[in-house]
Amino acid sequence: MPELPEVETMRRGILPALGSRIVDIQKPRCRVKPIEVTPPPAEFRRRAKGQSICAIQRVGKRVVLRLDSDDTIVFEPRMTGLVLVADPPTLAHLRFRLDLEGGPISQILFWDRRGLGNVRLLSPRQFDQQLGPDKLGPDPLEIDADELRDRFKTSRREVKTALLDQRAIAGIGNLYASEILHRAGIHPQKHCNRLNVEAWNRIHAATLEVLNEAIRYEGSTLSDGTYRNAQNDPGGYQHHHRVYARAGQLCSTCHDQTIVRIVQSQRSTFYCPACQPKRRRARLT
DNA sequence: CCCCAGTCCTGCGGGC
DNA sequence: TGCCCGCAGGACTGGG
Repeated sequence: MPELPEVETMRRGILPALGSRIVDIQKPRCRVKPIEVTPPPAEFRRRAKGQSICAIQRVGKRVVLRLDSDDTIVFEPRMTGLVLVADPPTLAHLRFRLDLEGGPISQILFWDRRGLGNVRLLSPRQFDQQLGPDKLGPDPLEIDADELRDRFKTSRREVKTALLDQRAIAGIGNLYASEILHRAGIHPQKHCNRLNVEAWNRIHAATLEVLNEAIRYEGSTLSDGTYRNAQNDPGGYQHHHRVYARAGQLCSTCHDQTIVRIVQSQRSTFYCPACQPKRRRARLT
């Protein structure tokens, strides 16, 4: 499930396409239901053809290609989407192709097993409407602890659920929310408005540590094997998860308690009851 | 503002 | 061996 580290890895994998020119786009027919591509291929092709890629960015969990025309091409992988320069895992789920010339990469592919993702070509105005600050919060790697706290401190929501709100901050998903709170030593069911400055400082530091470490390992490829980098190679951060999908296993940090799985907002949360106590531990002596 | 349930979609694994 | 069902959780929507 691509979150910030996986999408950032995809972005880095297609950086060699910077400066290349788009010569064509294709929406291959495949046996599964087609994904959303907007606008339809004819208009998409007309507006993209001949354009050079002048920037390759990430906005939350999306990869964004900026074109000379000021239009953008946005890849949104959602659950199972991949942005590839190598051969895709299966041909049946290849959803979109950009043909390039003038650089080392001849094509960028969008592959998506479940097909919940999408590819869009957006005008500057559409970009602001769909990916602007009204829709997406800042990047968690770009803000300081004070801004992080300001964005959540009055919320009565449980902190793990709140971290998934892309309007508050954009890029954290279900996996990294659990990992971040474990690293910060914060119980996932604590309410945001009950956390003090020191707690937010710890969440901020843990966010930087976990996300940057995950980027260094090129993201997490879970047991279903779906996530791949642009070269179709798996990531390595799954070997460093401390809580995610480890229910029943001994906590690798405290070696005292086993990891617990609970459900919040219909999503799995994993935490360690010893490292992430619900109440502040009573002062001893 | 907040929260929940339902929706999209496919492949996989458990149970019978 | 085959079939059904639940599950995974990104983003979005409608209703309370």
